[in-house]
Parts: sequence; C-alpha cells; structure tokens
Amino acid sequence: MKKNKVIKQKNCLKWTANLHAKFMKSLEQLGEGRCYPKEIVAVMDVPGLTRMQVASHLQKCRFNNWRSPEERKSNWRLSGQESSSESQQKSSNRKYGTMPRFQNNIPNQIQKGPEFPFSTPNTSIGESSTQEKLYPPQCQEIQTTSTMMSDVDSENVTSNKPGIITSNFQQHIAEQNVLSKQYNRDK
DNA sequence: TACGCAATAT
DNA sequence: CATATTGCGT
Repeated sequence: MKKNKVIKQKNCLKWTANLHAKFMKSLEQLGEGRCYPKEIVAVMDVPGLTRMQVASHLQKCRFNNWRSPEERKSNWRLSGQESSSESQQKSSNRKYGTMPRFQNNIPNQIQKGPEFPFSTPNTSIGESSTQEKLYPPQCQEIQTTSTMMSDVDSENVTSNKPGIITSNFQQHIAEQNVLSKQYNRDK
C-alpha cells in the first residue's frame, strides 16, 4: 500500500458573506435552472471547494435564504411561530438547478449603489423589533442582495490567518475570526 | 454519472 | 449551530 491522500482534509468551510456572495453570483451567472454544483464550482474557481460543499450549502440556501453566521448572531430570539402552509408541486419534475428563493433578476441592471446600507444596531441587546420576514402562504418576497464586489479569497480553516484583508476602499469590516469551538458532546 | 434532498455525523 | 458526509431516489 502506498500512502497517499495527504490532501484529504476535512475542512469545514466557513461560508462567509463574501463567499456566499460569490456563490450567488455564480448562480446568477449560470442562470436559473442551470446551477449545477459542478458548474458552480467551476465558475467559482475556488481551490479547495468541492462539489459536495457547494451542494450542501446549496441545499440550505434552497430551503431558506440562509443567514450568514454574522447576521445570525444578531437576531437570535423568539421561537415558535410556524405556519402550516403547504404547497404541492404536482410536477414529477425534478427540480434541477433551482435556485434558492428570489434569485436575482436577469443581468440587466446591476444595482450599483454608491451607498451601503449601514446599520449599526450593534450596541446591545434590547430592542429588536426586527421585521421578521414571514413567508406568506403563497407569495415570496424578493430581496435584492447587496451587491458586493470583492475579490475572492479562499479561506482555509487550516492554519489560515486573516492575512488577506479585504483590501478595498469601501469595504465593511473584515471577517471576524471568532472561532468558537462549540464542542457539545452529549454523554 | 450527476443532481436533489433527508437524514445523520462531526 | 453549522457544516460534512452518507444514502437513496430520480
């Protein structure tokens, strides 16, 4: 036997807003109904990224819009509230290459806002009547994703340092690297 | 084969 | 909790 497979790493890819943005961009680029994980990976051209990871993330995105870990940090309260609405698709069609909700419009107009939505409600807890996005039984809301433009940088959890800074002019804070090791081992 | 998704594992 | 991995159906 030979020893190989040194490149076998079990990296827990950290889906940051940046990476996620690129991910979405690729989706739009490919087009609706054509976002195959393989293609996505190809267009993303991110070394280290495997089809599985994309597929896994894609799954979550499809189900719900997926909230970035950073955002998730902000609102984490309340519970319950569920709606029992179901829609059945009577299509034995395979939902291939479907995108998560909304899906950007066709590449017709790029939202280029010289402004950035700045919200600084980061003072503490307390108020937080954030408008929750409820899913009406039938219509879905369309939300425009913030058009972010930044380079790509693959973040490897393996001894990766925040060396790469989002060297850009107007870029919001860099990605925090608060690695919280949450090891919850139940007995 | 590859994708989609549920369940499951870490 | 988030992501990876596995398994099954299509």
